[in-house]
Amino acid sequence: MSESKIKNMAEFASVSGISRPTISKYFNDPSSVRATIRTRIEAALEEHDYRPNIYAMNQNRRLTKNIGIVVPYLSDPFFAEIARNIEQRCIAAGFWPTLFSSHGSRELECNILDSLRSLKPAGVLFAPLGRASDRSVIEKFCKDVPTVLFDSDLEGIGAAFVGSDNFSFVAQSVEYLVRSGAPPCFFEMRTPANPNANKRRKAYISIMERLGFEPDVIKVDGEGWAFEDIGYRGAMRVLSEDTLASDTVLCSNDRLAIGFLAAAFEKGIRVGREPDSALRVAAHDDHPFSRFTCPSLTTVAHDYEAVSNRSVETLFELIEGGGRLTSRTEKLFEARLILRASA
Amino acid sequence: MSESKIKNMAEFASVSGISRPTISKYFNDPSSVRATIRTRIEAALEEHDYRPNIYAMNQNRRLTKNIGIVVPYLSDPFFAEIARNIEQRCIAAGFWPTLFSSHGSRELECNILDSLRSLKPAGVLFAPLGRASDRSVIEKFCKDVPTVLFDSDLEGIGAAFVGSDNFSFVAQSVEYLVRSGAPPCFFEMRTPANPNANKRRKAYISIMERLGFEPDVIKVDGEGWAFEDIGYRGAMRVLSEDTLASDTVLCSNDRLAIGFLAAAFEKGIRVGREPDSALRVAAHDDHPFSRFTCPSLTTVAHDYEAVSNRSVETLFELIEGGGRLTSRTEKLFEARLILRASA
DNA sequence: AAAAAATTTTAACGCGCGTCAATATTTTAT
DNA sequence: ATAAAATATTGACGCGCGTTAAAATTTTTT
Repeated sequence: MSESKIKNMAEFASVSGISRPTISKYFNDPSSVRATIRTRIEAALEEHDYRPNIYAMNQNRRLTKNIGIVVPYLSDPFFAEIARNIEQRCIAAGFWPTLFSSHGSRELECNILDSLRSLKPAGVLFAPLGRASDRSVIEKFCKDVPTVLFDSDLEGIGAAFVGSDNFSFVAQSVEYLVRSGAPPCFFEMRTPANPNANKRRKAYISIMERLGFEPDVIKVDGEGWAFEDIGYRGAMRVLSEDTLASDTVLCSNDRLAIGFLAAAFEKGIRVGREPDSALRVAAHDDHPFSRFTCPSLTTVAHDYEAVSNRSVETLFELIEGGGRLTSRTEKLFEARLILRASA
Repeated sequence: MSESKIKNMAEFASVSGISRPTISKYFNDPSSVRATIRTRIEAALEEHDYRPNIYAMNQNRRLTKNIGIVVPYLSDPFFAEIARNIEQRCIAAGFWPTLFSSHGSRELECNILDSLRSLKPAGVLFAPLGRASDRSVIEKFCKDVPTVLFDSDLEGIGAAFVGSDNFSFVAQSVEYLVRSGAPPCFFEMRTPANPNANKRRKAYISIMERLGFEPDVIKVDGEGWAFEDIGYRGAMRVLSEDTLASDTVLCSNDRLAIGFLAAAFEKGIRVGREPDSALRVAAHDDHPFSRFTCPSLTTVAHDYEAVSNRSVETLFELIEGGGRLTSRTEKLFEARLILRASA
């Protein structure tokens, strides 16, 4: 590699013997120049280690190659995993993804959208906070920036939604619990942050009724995103007061169940599907840690791959369509039951 | 707010009645203009909703207001938490942080540094992969970009290092275990990804010797960042073969311990500090989930706050010092014993 | 081999803002 | 009130690249 540092495109054009507009064209889309030219450019690139100034590049372009990824809570490994997946697909497609976390805060979520605007992204993949989101701010944002919502839906907002079918989660868990033992009660937060929680509760009630059982929803107090702690405290209370009407507990999500299991353990209550167990516990999400709970958690898994894959594909279609799709689509993926030891 | 969209600084200057260079100065540092001017600008800003084009801003500036944050593995909530902390401090100081995760991959880590270069960041906060890192690439990067390493040190690289004192972790755990029961064996990965693991092993050995006990290091197989699984498998083997020489196990980190505890539970081995327990288990890091293991995990906590705080402060000093500090500093924070139920 | 089509080159402008020098104005000190 | 210091304005250039129109070249078709 040559030692002389090349400081701009004109200089690189002259050392490579190709005109600047063609070089510019190449960097926008390498396949848009003739093969012979392309190989010459790439040879020169090997030699001279030049890279365009991204700020100058993006200044005039109406649309950048940036993609914003926004998740509500990155300290939750579930979102970290899905973000990783999405990120890599974007990179593979030649985009420049940037990851943001709202950290559970409405204000931060708004700030992020604000920053995102200045980034002039080609598109945004956005998992909103849910109940805490500022609908009007997000609605406005989605009008200006091509946005695909994922994980949790805000009805009517964004060009498309991709997520998991909450009904399918609950159908599988409830049906399994019923046929392998007894109908479950449903353990959840009183005021869940996420709209999926509401859909799961409704699904629980309707499935129980369809099967001819009385739904039994247990709501525990707690705000924010410290779900394990909320589950733990709620379970400690319920288990201390011995108010559980059922020996089968279906938690709205795995993180609550992690707390629930910790409480049960502390109380010396055996959880599992063996005959000598006092309680069965199941949940939804297949959180990365739910393999390592004690006992390991029976749960229902998202199709991570499918959700992230489809989200990204939908965004790409949206981008290629100039920011518009014919109509707002909602794609829900089926969930998959994961049998482990807890139920 | 006025409806007319302002499209550049000149236009905003004219509607606000202030000259463009002064507006420019304001955006670079609001405190650099006179108070009267500042309030007039801010009033106009309320009215007209103008924001400078960040690409044009950064194009000519030698140094941007960007700060890169690089962590080795974002799906580990430990890093997610510390990243969140650092991120917010940077924002508070008027910088624009961007978060990257190497996802445990050497190649990705190199790519990130590459991307970071084009961002022309004012500084970078970098937690390297460790053993898997490409030292020469990182060394080169740190020569060009003001960088503070945190969490895991690469000796001699970067302007400074901020982390936790591994010796202090192990001193506290070993001394506690000894005085409350028996000297522990040390449970770790055979080829740990992270240099902290090596320091912890060495600390364990030296502390045990100082106390007059025979060190006993148990190395389990496994590569990568799936520590819980590695701990689980390793523990299953050790517990099945019944080769533990000690009834007290000190895991190198909490994530291994999470796997270890899952294995012990599955084996029906009681863990805890009660007399009827067969095993005591402790570890290091105070991982966000270690409160919810069964039993809850006795561990030694990082001073999160101090580490992230000092990392950021050091980077700011570095930036203000024009990218150079008088000498490479290494700051290690003491750890804090957290007594829970497992030991 | 000539004509038609596709691509590249040349030349030049614009983008939005940083920055600078000279000048004008405001603030602070005397 | 006046002088000195600090700050703002005017006017202008440059940054690196996107983009365009017209001319030149290469490739493909016939």
